[in-house]
Parts: sequence; C-alpha cells; structure tokens
Amino acid sequence: MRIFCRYSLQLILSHQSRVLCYLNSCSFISAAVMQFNRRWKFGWGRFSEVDLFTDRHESNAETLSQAIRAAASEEPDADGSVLFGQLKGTVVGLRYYSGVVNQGEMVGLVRQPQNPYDRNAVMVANIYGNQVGHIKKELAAAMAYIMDNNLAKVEGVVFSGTKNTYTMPVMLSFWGKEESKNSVLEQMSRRGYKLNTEGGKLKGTPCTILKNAFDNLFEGLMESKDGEKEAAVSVATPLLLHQKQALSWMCARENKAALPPFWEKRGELYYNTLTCFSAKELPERVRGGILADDMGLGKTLTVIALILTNFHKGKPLPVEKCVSRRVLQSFQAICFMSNLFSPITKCVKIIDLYALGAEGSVLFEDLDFAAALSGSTSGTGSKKKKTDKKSSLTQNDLKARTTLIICPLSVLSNWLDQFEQHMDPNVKLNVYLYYGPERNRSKKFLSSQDVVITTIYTNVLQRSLIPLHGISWLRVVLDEGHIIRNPNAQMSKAVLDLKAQRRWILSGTPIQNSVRDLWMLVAFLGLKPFDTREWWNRVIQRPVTQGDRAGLQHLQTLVKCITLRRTKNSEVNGRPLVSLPEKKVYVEQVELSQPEREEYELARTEGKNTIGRYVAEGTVLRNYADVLAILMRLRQHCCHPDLLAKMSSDLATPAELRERLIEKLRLVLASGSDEECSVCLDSVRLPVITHCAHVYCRPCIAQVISTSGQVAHCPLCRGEIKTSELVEFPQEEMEEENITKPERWRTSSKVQALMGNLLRLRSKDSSIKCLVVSQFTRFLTILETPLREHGFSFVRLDGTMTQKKRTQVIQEFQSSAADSPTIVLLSLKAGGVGLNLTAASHVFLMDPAWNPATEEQCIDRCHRLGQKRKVVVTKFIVKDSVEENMVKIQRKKQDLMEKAFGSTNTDRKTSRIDDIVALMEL
DNA sequence: ACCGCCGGGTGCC
DNA sequence: ACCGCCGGGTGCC
Repeated sequence: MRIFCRYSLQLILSHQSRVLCYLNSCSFISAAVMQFNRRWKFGWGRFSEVDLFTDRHESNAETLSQAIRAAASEEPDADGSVLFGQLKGTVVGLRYYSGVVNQGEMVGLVRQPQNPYDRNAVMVANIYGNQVGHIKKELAAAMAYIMDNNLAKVEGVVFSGTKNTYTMPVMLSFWGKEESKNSVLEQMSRRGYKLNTEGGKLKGTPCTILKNAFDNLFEGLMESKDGEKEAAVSVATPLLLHQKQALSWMCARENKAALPPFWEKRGELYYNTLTCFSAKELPERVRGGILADDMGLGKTLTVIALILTNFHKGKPLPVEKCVSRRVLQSFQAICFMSNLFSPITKCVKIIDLYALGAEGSVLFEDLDFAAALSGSTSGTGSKKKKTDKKSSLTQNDLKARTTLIICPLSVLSNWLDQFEQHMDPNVKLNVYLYYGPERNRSKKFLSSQDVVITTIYTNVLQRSLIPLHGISWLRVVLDEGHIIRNPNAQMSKAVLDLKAQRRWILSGTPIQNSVRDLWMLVAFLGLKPFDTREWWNRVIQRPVTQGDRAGLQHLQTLVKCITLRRTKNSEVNGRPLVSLPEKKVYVEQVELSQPEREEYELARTEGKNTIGRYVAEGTVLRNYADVLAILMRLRQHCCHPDLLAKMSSDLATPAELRERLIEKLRLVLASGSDEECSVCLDSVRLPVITHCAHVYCRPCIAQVISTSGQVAHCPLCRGEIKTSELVEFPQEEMEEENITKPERWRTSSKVQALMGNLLRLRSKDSSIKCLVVSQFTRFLTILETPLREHGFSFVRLDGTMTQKKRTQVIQEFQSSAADSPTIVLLSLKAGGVGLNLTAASHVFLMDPAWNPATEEQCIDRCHRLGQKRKVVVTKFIVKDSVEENMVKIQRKKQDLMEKAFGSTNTDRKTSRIDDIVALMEL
C-alpha cells in the first residue's frame, strides 16, 4: 500500500504539466487505491508522502484520497468527444499481474511515464485499477505522445483471447476533439499504425425521443418500492403512508445486501454487465441513495425517522431516557455482537452502560475508546476488504453512532425545528449544531453525538470540515444534494471525502441540467465503478450525450436503483400522496401611467437601437453586459422608476474600466435576478466578470483558464481572458446600496396594483397572510413605505440577512398571534429552497423571473404540506412591455433547460441571442 | 564461416 | 511461447 501510494503520487507529480496524462493516471489510481492485492514491482519512492503533497497542495492536512479524488474528478467531460478510429493492439506481460479480464471487458489505459524500462509505457488496467498488463512497446511509443498531449483519450476493450497466458489482443478506441483528429491519425500512421475510421459511427437517436426519455428518468420510481415500515417509538409524529414507504425503502437500502445495479452473480463470480468486469468479492454495495421527493412531502421527517429507526442491525437508535423493552433488546444484541468479535472489552462495557440507561456524558470519557471511535479508516484497508467480502459489518463499524447532516444554511434551522417537533419529548437525542466560530471540534465529542448538523457554505467549509473528516460516520445525509453538483468545487471534494457507512442525498430537483450533474451524486454514493470519472464517462455520460439508447437505458436503470421520487401529484392506490389545498394562479395586467409609459418607451427605443446594432454586427455576446443592462433597466421601469441606478459614464483608464465592470456586475447581481454561469449552467457563485464583461463563477472560469493552455478564451465571446483580469465584486459593496434612498417617496402603477389587492384582501379577511416577492431588493424597500402608511404589519426576508435573523423573522410570520405580521417581503432568491411560509396563502409575484422554476419554488414555500387554505398566486405583468415577452420566453426557456444536456454551447449561445431578439421585438 | 543452420535459453514495459 | 528472437556452437553428406 505504501509503495503504491508513493508510486501514484510520483506519477501525479511527474506529469503536472501534462494535463490529460495526469488526469488519466489519477482517475485510475483513485479506483486502484482501494485495491491491495496487487504486486507492485516498482519500489522507487524516495519522497515522503507529505513532501509530495505539499508540493501540489498548500494544505498538508489533506488526505491522500482527497488529492487522488480531486484529480480523478477533474477528468474532463467526454461530451464533445468524437471517435477518431479504432485499432487492434496487443496487451503483453499478462503473466506478471493478477488482474484478470473477461471477454468484452472494458479496460483503461494509463500512462506510466516513470516506468524504468520504457518511459512510453502504457499500463492496461481493469475497472478496479488492477493492472492486467502493458501495451506492446512500439504501440505504446505511438500512444504516449498522443496521451501526454491530450490529443486523444484512448479506451480499450478486450474482445478475445482473455485466457491467454502471455499476451492478448485489445481493441483501442481513440476519442477526442474534432480538431485533434487529423493530428492523431497522422501521429499514429507515422509510426505505422492505421486507425480504422469506419464502422465506428454511433447510430443517433432523434433528440426528442431522448429528451422525453430523459424527462421520464425520475418517473415511476415508486413501482416495486412498496412496503411500509413503522417508525421507532421515539418518533412522535405519525408518518403518512408515503413516508412509511420511504422509510421502508431507505431501511432496505441500508440493510439489505442486494447487488448494486449492473452486477449479477455468475457462478462463483460477481459480474458487471456493463463493463463485463468480474470479481470474486461481492462488490461493495451502496448503502443509501437519493431521496428525491418533491418539496413538502416530508423528506426531513422521513430522515429523522430513519435515524431513529434504523441503527445497526436494523434496530432502533438507542436513545436516552424512555428505555423501553424494545430498545433494551437492541442493546443486548449489540453487546452480544461485540463480545463475539471484539477483544476490546471496553466497548462492551460502554454499551452495557447505555443499556442501563446511564447518562450520556459519562459514556465516552475513555479516551482510548473515543480514539478508536473516531479513528480514521485509512490504513485499515485489509480489514475493510474482509468486511466487503463477508458483507457483514466489523465490530469497528458497529461503533459508528453519528449521523452527519450537511445542509445549506437556509434550512439549518428547519432541521433543528423538525427534530424538536417530531421527537418524543421524553427522549433525549444528542443533536449538535456544528456551526459558528465556537463550535466544538473534538472528534471524541462529535462522534458521541447522535446527530451532527452542519452547513456547507462558502470557503470556510474546507477548513471547518477537516475535523469532520477524521470521524467514521454512521451516516452522512446531504440535504439539497444538488449543491455539490459541480465536481470542481472545493466543497464537493470535501464532501466526497467524508467517511461514512451509509450515504443519502436529499433533493427536490435531482437532475437540473444534465447527466453531468448526476456523476457527483453517484460518486458521493460510492456506486462503483462510476465513482471513477472515466467509467462514468465511458459507460454513461458519453453514450447518453451522443444519443445512444442503451446508454440512456443504463442511466435509467442506475437512477431507478438508487432513487425514490414522488411528486406532489403522485398517487398511491389511486389516491394522492398528500392532499394540498387548491392553488390558483392569476396574471394581473398592469397599465403604466402616461408619464411612466413615456419614460419606458424612451428607454425601449434607445435600447432597441443599441441592441439592434449589436445583432446586426453579430456582437451581442461581446456586448452581453450592455445588453443585460438595457433589459434590466426596462424591467426596472416596469416596477418603479426609482429602481434605475445611475449609470457611470464611459471612460477607459484601468481603474475606471474596473469601476465600469463592477458596475455591470452589480447590475447583474444586485437586482437578485437569476444570472446563469455558462460554464456550470447554474446560478453564478462567487461571481467574477471578465474584461469582455461576461459573468462566471470564479471556480468555473478559473478551471477554463487553467485547462486552456497558453491563451484562454471567454466561453461566450471567445475574447482573450486572463486570471489577472477577472474582476470580483467588492465585498463591502454587496451590502451597501440601501443607503441612497428617497426623501420624497413616489408611487408606481405596480405599487398601486399591489396595494389595491392588499387592501381589498384585508377588508375581506384580516387573517390572510401574503408573500410579496420581487427580484429587486430595492423594490422591496420601496414597498415598505406604502405598507407602513396603510398600517400593515410586515417582515422582510432577503439574502443579506443572517441565519439568526431569518429564523426569527420566519417564526414571527408563522405565528398565529393576533399582532403577528401579515406580509413577508421576500426577495426571489432569498433562502433558496426549504423555507416554510405556510402561514401565507396569497402570493404576489411583482416581476417575472427569467427562470419560471424559481417562481415555482417561491410559490411552493407556502403551497406545501401544512397549508390549510386555498393558495392564490397573482403575477403582475406590465402590459405591452418586456415583461410580457419574458413570460412568453419562460415557456421556451423551460424547454431549453430540459434538453440542455443534449445541446451544445453554441445552441445555448444562439438561444440567448434569440431570447434577446424576442424580448426587444427586433 | 566476414556465412547458414541447428537447437537451447529465454520471454512485458 | 505448440511462438520469435538472441547468441553460441558448429560446419559436406
């Protein structure tokens, strides 16, 4: 193991400059690191592991697996790859390695630049990273250049002769970017290898069929998941039928020893039907999955029930107080187990104490035991392997007690509330909120908790998660799993590295944009072999993106196996899952007043001219920030004239350029509108603006720059970009802005429309509570004045508020007290999903959003479980304005989002331009 | 014979 | 490898 680590690290280091090779190697090694039965011939490793590490990573607290994982996850997407051709090659040296392969099995090819016999060496390995042999040296010499220079990715399939003792043939496929094709063919032919470019054509499937199939990926996931389970007695809230079903499914996923998808038993061997790999050992099953129920179906409650109901061996979690007969029995079962398998009698003693209902505080005083509890599993590989083989838990595994819940800040308080609400009050559950500067970081302490809740926010995360990495969790629950969609994000990497027996992802929106998003989820769940990027790309992602039906089918199978999803509209036995009150959506047209209309038309004509010019010149994307600014101004006109910020004049010194860029970035961000990053196709995080005025997430664009070699180009306009020229939004300014407000307040048509509605409602029924939603936080500020004037009691929720303040505000609003606020001024994106505002039954959407899903989410904050009244949604749309066009585009946009996984970057760019043309009626 | 031929030793990169 | 290749032994048939 040690030698292996050194070897792999050296491999990494020796090729830092050659990106593909480095990635290739690592993606394999990540899989290979789990393997210990290999006979490594290479004994060179003069450096210590730490030395090697600090060379590449600043922090030496990182673990080996973290680095390898990090590298593995950087394997580029295969989306745009084309097949250059195929070539029959030879694998030699079979007799020196233990790795075996089957007929038709996929193998990986890994460069071994440090091989002492041949620096061109190309290793052949199976999906677990076990070496099978080498590519014959002449061919390896031809391949090395191509692999090292990222000209092509080479993949192998062993098609015959697998029983050979010495050599066997392998079919090599060369994949890469179209522009590298000729160069690769030429390189190979120069060395006397002719790639067969025929017959490799994939039969394309019409996009529409694919799209529908993809839409249906999460449909029908209820089937064959029936069966119900009652929650443990410590859960006070009775579960609804569908929640019992979910609990039953989740327990089964945690306890049952079913084979993971695509594995079957063939004789003595376990066989992977996709890669044709087989192994003697039972493949490690995934204990966990994705709970992708719609919001409001009670995912939180279900997970709480799971935590309390399914401790080790399917027994309920032993909790303090209220020591029922049932709980005692489960303790004894554990004691019995421990006695059988463990020489550590301390463990038994401690569990005995638990069984007697002793105080929690005295239980973990023994330091040795605590250390054993929190002990890292790295280095215990052989033990782990034994576990897998027997498919039973080791005594060490049975010690894990704690469930770690990772959630966005916005739902943190919700978890605490829900625990409070759903627990039997006579039962003491140790729930620790791992948050804030004075959190308790002791491993001993943390691993003695029943539940640790933490947030996954910002850059603090990497540092703050480190104590969490030293702990062997019983279970890790990732709430809002799509927050780790971007595999390059630091927090995604940190999350992948947590050690846990069981892993769950909760998500209301499992696939937002593409297959790509799924990888991170699959990797988190540890679904082998797809936790290695190469295998995911080869077996799932590329086939699906290139329209291969089988690929899509595999994806569907995969998702079905690990996902439970019900929607608000799902039915069980012909009856709806939950009966939500009716929801009605009205659009109220707003007519602008004469002066407003004049101002609007002025701005529109001017904007139309400008944009028309860009369109004619074909420079829309180069001037994208300008275009956005124009659209933004028109949208602001529709709401209130005071929303329009003064534009800075056009100047060009560096400092002023910077100012202007910041100004543009401000326009995009400060309004709260939903700008998407063209790299990750998600809302921008850590926004930066390029000199060509396009906004991206900083990590995304940094990735683009670092992988583009000498000169990097803006993904949107192809203008040259440099890291040094990325402009960030100055932190102080994020909160500023609200100061400059008016001595003389004035109204607007939209304000009038809202106030009319609110007053009418109040006179009809003063107990009705409302959400007033806008993308413009300044509009919310403007609305405060008339609300106050008319004596409305209101609260405000926007992105700038601290968690504490937020919780307080929500509590105030949800209260049924007579003097409680009746209105929430809500910024569209504030808090993200999960907010519970069921006290409100009327929603006023002041301005249309680009993304209709955002609006839906907002409405769902009150139209969800717990809503007693009929929900009425009113959307204000200004007649004859950009807003009307936005509504039209919303539908089209929805379509585009759904099929985005199949579209190219060019498609997305043209769709943006089309949007803009349509908006401006050009 | 500065060759051919024979047969043993040997074998990934 | 039931091969190819290498290099030493050998030398009309």
